[in-house]
Amino acid sequence: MAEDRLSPVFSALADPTRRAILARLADGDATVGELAEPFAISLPAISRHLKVLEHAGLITRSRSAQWRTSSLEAAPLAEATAWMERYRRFWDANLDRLDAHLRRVQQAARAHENHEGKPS
Amino acid sequence: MAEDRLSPVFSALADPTRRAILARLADGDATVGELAEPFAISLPAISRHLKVLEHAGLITRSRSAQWRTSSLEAAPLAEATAWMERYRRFWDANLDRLDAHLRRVQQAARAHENHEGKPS
DNA sequence: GCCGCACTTAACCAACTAGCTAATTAACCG
DNA sequence: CGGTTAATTAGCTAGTTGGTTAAGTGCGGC
Repeated sequence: MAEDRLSPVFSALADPTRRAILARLADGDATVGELAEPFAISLPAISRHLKVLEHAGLITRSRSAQWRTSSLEAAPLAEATAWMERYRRFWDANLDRLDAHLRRVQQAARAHENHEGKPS
Repeated sequence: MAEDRLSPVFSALADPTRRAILARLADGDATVGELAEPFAISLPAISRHLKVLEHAGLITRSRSAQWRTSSLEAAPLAEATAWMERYRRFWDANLDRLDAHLRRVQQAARAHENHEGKPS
């Protein structure tokens, strides 16, 4: 699982501070100081959150004089949603009954091919 | 951030084993043993992955005799995608130029209201 | 009633994470 | 050059994660 690009993305999104940073960057690029301002945590902490986001491919960074500006990079989010899309049918109300039906059929098929007395 | 329902979901999805378990459950309910079978890790390890998924609301569990069956629960995935949807415009090719334009405008506005010599 | 199966809990370990303060790098400004 | 500003790196701590093996629980079958 070394070439797994999805895990760092979900892992990055698991932190509320990092999600807030992404939300802020959706309004435009920002420096580390600007990004840190709304939070009650130290600058080094923000700096490392940014490193996590960069490693996940969710931001790119550039320097100009003594300022490092971060830019939102949404491509990994597209991959992440693509993965989740496979489950959309499980929460789409219109397909709920069809879905439940299909799952029951598939389970019956599995239970049939290896009938070991396992529960339905 | 105690009442944050999104973080446990993203955190659960950050592990490839857990994503594989969800993928398996999309084909129908399964017992712990069935879920463990494709992996080279111990049963207790699977058991704890399931606990993480359950805590995130991504599965529900029921017992029947000595078997515990897990069922996929996709509602939290709907919440997670809803959060990501806010960024769809950033990767949708058709909107890329409009988007870049809007961000530039917003940045210009910010730079104007507090002109401290910060970079564009 | 106790044997075995399916699974969980307990106890432990190594690696990682998120936070801190202090020190360092890098660039501009006077 | 020396000081200030912006940010990173270093070194620490505490808590979490993901794995292990060994022991415990709960149920059905002989």
